[in-house]
Amino acid sequence: MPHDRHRPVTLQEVAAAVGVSAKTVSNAFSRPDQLSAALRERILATARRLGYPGPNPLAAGLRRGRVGAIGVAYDNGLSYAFDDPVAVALLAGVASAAEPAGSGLLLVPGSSDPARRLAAVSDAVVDGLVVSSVGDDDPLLAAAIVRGLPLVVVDQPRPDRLAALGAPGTPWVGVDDRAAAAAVAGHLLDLGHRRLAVVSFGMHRDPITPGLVDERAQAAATYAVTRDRLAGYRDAARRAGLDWAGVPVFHGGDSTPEVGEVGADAVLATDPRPTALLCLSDRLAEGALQAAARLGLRVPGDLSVAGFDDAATAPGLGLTTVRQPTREKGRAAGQALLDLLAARPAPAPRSLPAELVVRTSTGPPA
Amino acid sequence: MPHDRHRPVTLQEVAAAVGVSAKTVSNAFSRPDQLSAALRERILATARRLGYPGPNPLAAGLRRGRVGAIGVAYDNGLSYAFDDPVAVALLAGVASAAEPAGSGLLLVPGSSDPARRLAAVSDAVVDGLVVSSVGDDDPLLAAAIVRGLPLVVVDQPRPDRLAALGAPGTPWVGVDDRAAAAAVAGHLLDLGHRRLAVVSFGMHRDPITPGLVDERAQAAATYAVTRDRLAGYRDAARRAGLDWAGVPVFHGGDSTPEVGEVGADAVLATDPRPTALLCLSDRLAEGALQAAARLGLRVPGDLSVAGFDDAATAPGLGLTTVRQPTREKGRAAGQALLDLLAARPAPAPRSLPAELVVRTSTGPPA
DNA sequence: ACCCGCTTCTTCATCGATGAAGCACGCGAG
DNA sequence: CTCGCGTGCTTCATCGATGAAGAAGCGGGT
Repeated sequence: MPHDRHRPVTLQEVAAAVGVSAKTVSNAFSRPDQLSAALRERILATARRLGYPGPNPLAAGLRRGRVGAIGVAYDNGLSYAFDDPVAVALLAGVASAAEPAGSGLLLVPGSSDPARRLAAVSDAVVDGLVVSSVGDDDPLLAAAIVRGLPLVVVDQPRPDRLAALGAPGTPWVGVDDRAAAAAVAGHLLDLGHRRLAVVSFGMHRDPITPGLVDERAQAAATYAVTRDRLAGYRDAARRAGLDWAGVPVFHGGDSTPEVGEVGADAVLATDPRPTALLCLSDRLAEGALQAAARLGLRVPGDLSVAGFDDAATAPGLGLTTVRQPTREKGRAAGQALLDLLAARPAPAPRSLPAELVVRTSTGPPA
Repeated sequence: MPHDRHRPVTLQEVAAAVGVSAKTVSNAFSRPDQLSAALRERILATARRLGYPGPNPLAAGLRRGRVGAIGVAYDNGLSYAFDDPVAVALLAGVASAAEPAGSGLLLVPGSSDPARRLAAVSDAVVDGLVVSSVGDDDPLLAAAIVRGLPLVVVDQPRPDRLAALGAPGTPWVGVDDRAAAAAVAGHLLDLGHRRLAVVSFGMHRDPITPGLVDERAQAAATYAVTRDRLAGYRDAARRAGLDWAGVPVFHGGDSTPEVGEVGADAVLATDPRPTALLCLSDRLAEGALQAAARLGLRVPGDLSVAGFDDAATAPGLGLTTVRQPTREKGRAAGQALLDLLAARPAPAPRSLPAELVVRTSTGPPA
């Protein structure tokens, strides 16, 4: 009797050892009500003795068509996601929906190699997917759509774009970025600022050379979030009678303090110097505050700085910003996916409320 | 030709449509070098036309014996994990190892129902497991062990306990909690403190009534981390000639600021009032600082407070603490697991370095 | 003319379980 | 005595792919 040292014991082998059918062993583990308590005990004892690890979840999943996990794919991959508190909050929200349902959360790995990035989505062993914040033309989303699994999209692309991609009716959760952005910009304009500047994160997935971008480029952003926030700022500016073309808009790569600092430097070097900075995220704003400090500009005396998100760090920085219910967004997305999986009616795309939070980083211009 | 609206197209069907064998279609997707480019194109085109979602990763995983994901099971479940910055840092570390390897990260859901909590481990569709910080007798670990998958343990149980559980040689990553705890305590004693008190998180998985605990109870903790940190404090106290029995040790449930605040209140109510608080985590210390502020005690003038972990919040709080390389711990654990999966030599259990970080929350007693 | 080796595709068995349906038995009701 | 039904277990087919081994065609070396 050759003994493979490492091949795990199978259900069949337990069945043979006990002298019952495989199905009965299966039932002993998965449907205790289907056999007598005595036999079940005998089976479990034998299973223990043989070192049977329990029904292989992979095989069971194949047969059942369910694996008890939902996937989350994030534009920038895991390393970045864990560095950004807002991304973490979103994950926390999804988890808070998945956990009570007994569902695992599979974080889909990213990659700098486009093919591997897509393969990770194609190969994810999950019952459904949450795709968070990808560009309008990102093949990642296409890869998620072809899988034909229940799908929920967070933030971007927008519902109209999802329909165009052949996935109409896909549940979507986000906020009205344009209106929210207009609200912060309006706040600064109301304070009397007339020389605004913007520090933005990426407009496209592909790496770019950071720098100032004109209105045409702004409107061409494939990141709908970027596009809409910029549009919101512009709406407010126009409403206040400002010439948007005169507002310097810097755009860099990721949403990090480093990019924010570089961006602030860039726009503060324009003449006349802006009196207020609109940053597309709190992390960018954090960098902008550092730049201001380094340049010896007092905030808000010499320079007002506003962010976006209301990240956990914002209160500590005294940052004026827009609160998005990030965690709730994740929860809603996770719940929507679970609803789809349970064949419950899928919720319609919905924007969660965002609200202006005024703190100490903004004030009237000097 | 009946048309199941929702059953996905299978590889067999694509094969039939093209007029080739199933294996060839499989190769078209997974091993492009195994067939002519022309045929491959034809197959992919047909697949697209039929709406074939690509090889079912579940079925492929079953056949290959690999699913491309590693699992992480955490003592307290996901919701708690995402609330604790230290737990998030650990996850970030694991992710930073998994991602470059193209491996997904499955977060195993927790549950208040013990059976479901274990089932989540048994049913996790993964190639290997990281079990983080569970009690010495936690059946969760037993469930992980019986699965027979490559396994790595973080923090606790300790390697000797793992051997006793029938899993000797299991890679383990953690820090020398006892020595590290002795270092912080020694720091306070060196400053001249003679009236110490301790605020601890749980000693067992089961919920307890918070309160002061004696030395016997301390040594009986099934959380090795708790046990060893307390032992480390005691080592230092004894070395300084202090009677450990006279040191009030509060222990509550989770590692949260709320518990820390309650704990600080409790030990500060003892007479004579302690001049220094040793907290088993920075989150507990955060609560202790709040309690101190509420009681009108100046830190460190009236009360010194020390934490453990060096969480991201610690610098901002000016908290004296012990730095554990949490992220690196996660990375090492993830890497060890990937090594096991690749049949590379598994690293021996190792303690990563921890070091005392003195900030402004500690000073000489009044 | 023959053998070799490469490319390209096929055949066969198998990964490890579970749903659906079926059979045998015992028991209570009519 | 017989029918009906619930309990307890089995049989059969199937979930959707891939590894190993093999066969056909083809060009090149001798």
